[in-house]
Amino acid sequence: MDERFLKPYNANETEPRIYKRWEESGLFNPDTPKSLQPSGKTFSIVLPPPNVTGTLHTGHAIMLAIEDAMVRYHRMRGDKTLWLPGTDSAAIATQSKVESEIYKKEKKTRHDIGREDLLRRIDAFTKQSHDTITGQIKAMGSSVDWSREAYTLDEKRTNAVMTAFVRMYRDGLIYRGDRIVNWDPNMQTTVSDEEIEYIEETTPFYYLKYGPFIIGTARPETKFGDKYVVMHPDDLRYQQYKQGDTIDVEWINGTITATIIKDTAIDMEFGTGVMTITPWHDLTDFDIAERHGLDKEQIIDERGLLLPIAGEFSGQHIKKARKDIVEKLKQKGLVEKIDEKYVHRIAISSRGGGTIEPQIKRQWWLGVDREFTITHSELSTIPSGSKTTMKKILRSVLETKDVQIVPDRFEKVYLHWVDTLRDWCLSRQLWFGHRIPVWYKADEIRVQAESPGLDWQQDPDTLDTWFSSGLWTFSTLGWPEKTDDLKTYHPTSVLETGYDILFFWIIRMIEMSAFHTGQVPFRYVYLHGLVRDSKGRKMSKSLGNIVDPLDMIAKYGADALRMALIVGNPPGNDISLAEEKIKSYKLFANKVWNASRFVLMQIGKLDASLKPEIVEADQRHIAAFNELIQDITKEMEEKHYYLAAEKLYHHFWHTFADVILEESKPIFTGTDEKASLSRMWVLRTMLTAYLSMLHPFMPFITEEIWFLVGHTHSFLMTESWPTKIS
RNA sequence: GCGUCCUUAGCUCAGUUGGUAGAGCGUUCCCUUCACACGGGAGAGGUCGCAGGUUCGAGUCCUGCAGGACGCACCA
Repeated sequence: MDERFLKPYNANETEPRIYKRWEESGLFNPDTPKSLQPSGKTFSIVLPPPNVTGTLHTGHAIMLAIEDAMVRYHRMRGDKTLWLPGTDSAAIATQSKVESEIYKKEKKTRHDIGREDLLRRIDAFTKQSHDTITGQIKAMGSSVDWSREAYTLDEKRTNAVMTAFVRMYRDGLIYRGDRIVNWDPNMQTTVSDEEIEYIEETTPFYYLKYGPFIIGTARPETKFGDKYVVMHPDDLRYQQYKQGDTIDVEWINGTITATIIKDTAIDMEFGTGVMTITPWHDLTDFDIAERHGLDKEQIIDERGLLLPIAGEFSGQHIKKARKDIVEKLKQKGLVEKIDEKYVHRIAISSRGGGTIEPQIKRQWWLGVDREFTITHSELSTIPSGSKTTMKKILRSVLETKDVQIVPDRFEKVYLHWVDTLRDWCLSRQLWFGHRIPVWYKADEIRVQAESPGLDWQQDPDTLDTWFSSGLWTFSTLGWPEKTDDLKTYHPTSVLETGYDILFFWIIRMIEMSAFHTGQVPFRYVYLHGLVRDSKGRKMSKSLGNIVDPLDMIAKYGADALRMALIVGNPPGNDISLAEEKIKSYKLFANKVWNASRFVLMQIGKLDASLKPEIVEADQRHIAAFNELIQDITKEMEEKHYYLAAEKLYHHFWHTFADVILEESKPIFTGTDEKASLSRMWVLRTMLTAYLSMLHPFMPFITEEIWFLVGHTHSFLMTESWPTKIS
C-alpha cells in the first residue's frame, strides 16, 4: 500500500498536486478524447466572470462549488462538457478602486495623472487581480477549460462589443438622446439604476408660498428655475386654474411668470396636491416636461455647484447653500411652515459613494420598446423576420419556458422587473472600459470601430460594463465569427449565479443574445442564495465578518469547504456559513479516507477479474445500494445538489462505514471463505461507486483515493457515473 | 403602496406529489475493540410563529394575523 495512505488525509498537500495532474491531462477541455462512453449530449456553462477587483469571496466559492458539481456530473455522464472561465473588467468598480488607492497614497485624482497613466495603472492592478483570482478558482478544484479563458477587454471580446454596438445602432435599437441620467458627482460619471442604493434620511420638509399656492419641497435649493406649477386635472380645489394659464409669482430671486400644467402624475393626497417642477434634476419632473413640451433648465452643475440662475447663490455647493436659501425665503415671507421630521430617501452611488444628482445628459441609449426586425430567431413565439421589441422578447422567453428560472418564484420578480424597465443608458464618463465606437466631425456622426480619419474625434465615453457582460455567453464562444464552439455550446445549458445579480445581468444577456444570435443565452437559470454569517447578516467588509475561502481551504481543505457550501443550500435561499460546518466536512473527508483504506486492506485476496458468488446478506446490501444510486442520480438530474450531497454524506458514514464495514470485521476474521469473498467484492464495488458519486462534490480526495487504490493511469474525473451494481 | 420569502430541537437549517418530525453542531452517559478518538455505541431535547379552514389525515394546501428579511414603485 502506498505510504501516503497510511497517514491521515492531508488536503493541503494533495489538492494542488491533483489539480496539476488534471490540468496536465487536458481533460477539462471537451475536445480531449475521453475513455468513457459518450452520451451524444452537450453540457455547457460559462463562468460568471469575477470582477478583477481583488480577491474572491464566499459568494464566488458557492458559485464555483455548485457549477463544478454540475460540470463534473455531466462529464461523468458522458456529455461533451464545457465550463468556460473568464474575468470581467468591471469598469466602474475597478476604476473607482484604483482611483481611491492612488488618492490615498499620492493625493492625486485621475485628472492629475491623465487618461493614459491611469489606464496603465489599472492594467497593472487588473493583471495582479487576475492571477489571484485564477489561483483561487484552481484552489477550489474548478474543472474549467483554461484553454478557452476570456476577458471582457481582450481583443476578441472587444471586437464582439464593437460589432454588437454597430449592429444595434444600424437597426435603430441604439440611439443618442438628451435624457435624464443618474449622475455621480464624485466619480463624475453616469451610473445605472441598478448601481444605486437608497438610504433613508430625516430632513426638513418646506412648505413654500408660490403665488396663490403652497408647494412642498425637501430640496429648496433646486427651486430657482421653477416656472411650471403642476396639479392633478381632477383636483376640485384647483379647478379654476386651466392648463396653460399664467400667473406672476414672487419667488426667491424676484418675480417670475408661472404656467399652470395639469398632469395625472400628481398625487392629490400628497402635500397640498400642487408642485413645481425641476425637469433637469428629477426623473418624474422630466417625464412631465416631456409630455407637455416644457422648457428644461439646468440649475446645478456636474460638480454639485449652483449655476448663475441661482443669482447670489451661484457657485455655492448645493449642500451648503440650502441653509442660506431657506433663510432668504423666510425673510421674504415665503415659508409657510416646516415639517422637521420628513423621512426622505436619497440615492447613493453604490460604487462611488456620492449622492446621486439627476442631470440631463446627451448619452447613448438602448431602447427597450423600440421596434426592430429580428432577422434570425430560434425563439418559440418570435419568428425570424418579424418585428419585435426587447421587452416583448424578455417576456416571451420566460412565458414559453425557453428560459427556465429556479426557484420559479423569481420568474414573477423577473416579469415585474421587465414591466418597469426603462431605456438603458450605455454611456459612462469613465476611462476604463470599451470606448464607444462613435466618431464626430462637426455635425457628422459615424458609428464604426475604426477611426474614419484624422480629423474625426471619438466619443470620449466608455460603455456600461454590462454591455460586454451581456454578450458573454456568445462572445466567449467566438462570436461574431461563426465558430464550431458557438454551434456546439450555444445556447449554454445553465447559468448559475446569485439572485442579487438576476436583473442587471440576466435580462441584458437575454436581450443581447436574442438580438445577435436569435437564441436564448441559456436554457436554465439556477440562482443560489447569498452567504450570510452565523448571525444571518450579509457579509461585508464594514462588519468584518467576511469568511475568506482561501483561509477555509488552508484549514479544512477545498473538498470540505465545497460540501459545506452545497449541503443544505437549496436554490434561492440564503445560507449562513459557520466555520463548524466546514469543519464537520473535514471530518467526513477523513472518514472517507479511512474507510477506503480499510477496504483496500481487506480485499487483498480478491481476484480483480473474477466475481465471486454473492451471499444473500450481501444481495440485500446491493439492492439497497442500487436504490441509493437511483435516488442520488434523480437528485442530480433535478439539480438538487444540496440533497444529493447530504444523502451521500449520510449513507457513506452511517450505512457504509458504521454498519457494513463494522459487520464485515467478524466475516473477515471468521472461517466462512464464501461469505468473506462475497463481502470483499461488495466493499470494493460499493466503494468505487461511492467515490464516483462523491466526486462532483469532493473531487480532490476521491481522485486521490482512486489513484491510491491502483488506478495510476486513469482519472476518476472521467469514469462513468454509476448506474447499477450487480 | 405592490410583491416575494422566512418563522421546525439550545444554535444553523433540511423536510422534493399532504400519511403520526430529521441532519449537523452543541449536550448527557458508556467505550483508548487492530480503518478512523478527525472515532464508536446509547440517550435527552420540538403541541413544526398564532388563529381558523379544506381533508379520513397538514410542518406540507387555503384564509387571516403577528414578527423578521428582501425586491420594486412612489417620495413635489
